[in-house]
Amino acid sequence: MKKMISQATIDRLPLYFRTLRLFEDEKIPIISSDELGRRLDITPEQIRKDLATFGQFGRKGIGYDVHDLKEKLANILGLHKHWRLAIVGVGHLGGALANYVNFASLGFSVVALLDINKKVVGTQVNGIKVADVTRLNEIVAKDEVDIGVITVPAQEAQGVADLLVASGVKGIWNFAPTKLNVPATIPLINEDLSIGLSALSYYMTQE
Amino acid sequence: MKKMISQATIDRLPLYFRTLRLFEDEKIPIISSDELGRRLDITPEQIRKDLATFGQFGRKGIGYDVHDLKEKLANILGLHKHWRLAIVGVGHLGGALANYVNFASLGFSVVALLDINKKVVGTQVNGIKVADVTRLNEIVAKDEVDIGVITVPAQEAQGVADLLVASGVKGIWNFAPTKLNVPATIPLINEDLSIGLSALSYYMTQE
DNA sequence: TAGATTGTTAATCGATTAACAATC
DNA sequence: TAGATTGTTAATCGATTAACAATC
Repeated sequence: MKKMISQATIDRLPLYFRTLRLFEDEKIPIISSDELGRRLDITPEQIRKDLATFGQFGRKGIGYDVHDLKEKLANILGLHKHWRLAIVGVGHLGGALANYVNFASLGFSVVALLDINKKVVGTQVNGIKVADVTRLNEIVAKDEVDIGVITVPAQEAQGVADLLVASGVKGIWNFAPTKLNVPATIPLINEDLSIGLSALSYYMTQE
Repeated sequence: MKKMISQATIDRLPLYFRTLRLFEDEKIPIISSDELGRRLDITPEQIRKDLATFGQFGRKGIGYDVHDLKEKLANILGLHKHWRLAIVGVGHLGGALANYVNFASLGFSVVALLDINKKVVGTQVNGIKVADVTRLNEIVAKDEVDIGVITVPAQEAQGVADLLVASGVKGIWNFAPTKLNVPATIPLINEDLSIGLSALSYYMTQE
């Protein structure tokens, strides 16, 4: 990471990207920050500021070329690379992610599934055979896994994270509701569903 | 919503709550903001500030009573209520959420499943029969549904959101990767998995 | 040209961090 | 008492919003 760019900005880029895709589908060649902002409920100033972090992508008095900006954002986000995922923990959530189609359109594909449960190991999910978690190292190397997805219970998550780091994955996507310690060199994104649900409960409780 | 409390604070409360539960399991009666912070990688000042938003829960020179603070947080977050969920869209993700055990321990239970697909309607998932989405109103009333969970494709999400609002749910938990418009009186939490995954891709791309 | 819209600088707002008095 | 730790005020930092010159 060279420049320090805010998490908030990074999290908005995928929204811009997604919306530009839709504009492209609608054969709209040019959009302004104003139109884009209206679609996403984000101020045009915010959008211009976010984009300005990475360069000058628009034309004054005109707006942004939809296709061009979309491609630029894809490059910034690394969505042109073909990321390979291994899911550790093939329970309901892990299984659902193995089948999740939205990832493919962003350049991600699930190439390996691992579990500790002997009853699950050997079964097929979405055409992929579930391997024993002890084979993680071997599989990460052989299948050129980039990203480890953690969908095991909280108590086992740190152990799995350690295994993933040792195996050489480049990033970790964690669904276990627990704080993980991984080296600062390995990007880690936490997808803690209980936070959102608790927040919802909070807002429903206040009146 | 009376006082305006930052989203960041609200999102940290579930972390405190969860960690206090673990401390309670470990039979630890008292903790300091320092210990809690070390466990979560959050500064003790931040924790004290967050808690101070809601009252005075600690004892100077001593720390916080684990059980007491846990209960106070549960009350603030509304986790003592028994929230009833209806999941609209019983695909892989919806099905996984229907089976997700972590919710139960937070006071949430899935009471209804709905889908538009005739092949899915009538099947059982985790002991719940999938109903046709046209019966939404009836089911929300009969089963006293509080929260509508949206796990349908993006293009259908706004329509489902409108149906849910009309049916009288008190909150919406949206997994569809799209911006939803709902009345400001209905809390809406977006759980957009593609944002986290794209952010991970971004960080893995920067070196 | 007049109108539209970007990119960027300056102003504001809000959240985090630091400091410390109160007190157990 | 001395040491520990909270609750709260003040200082800092960072993100958003406003303003506007540049320019298509």
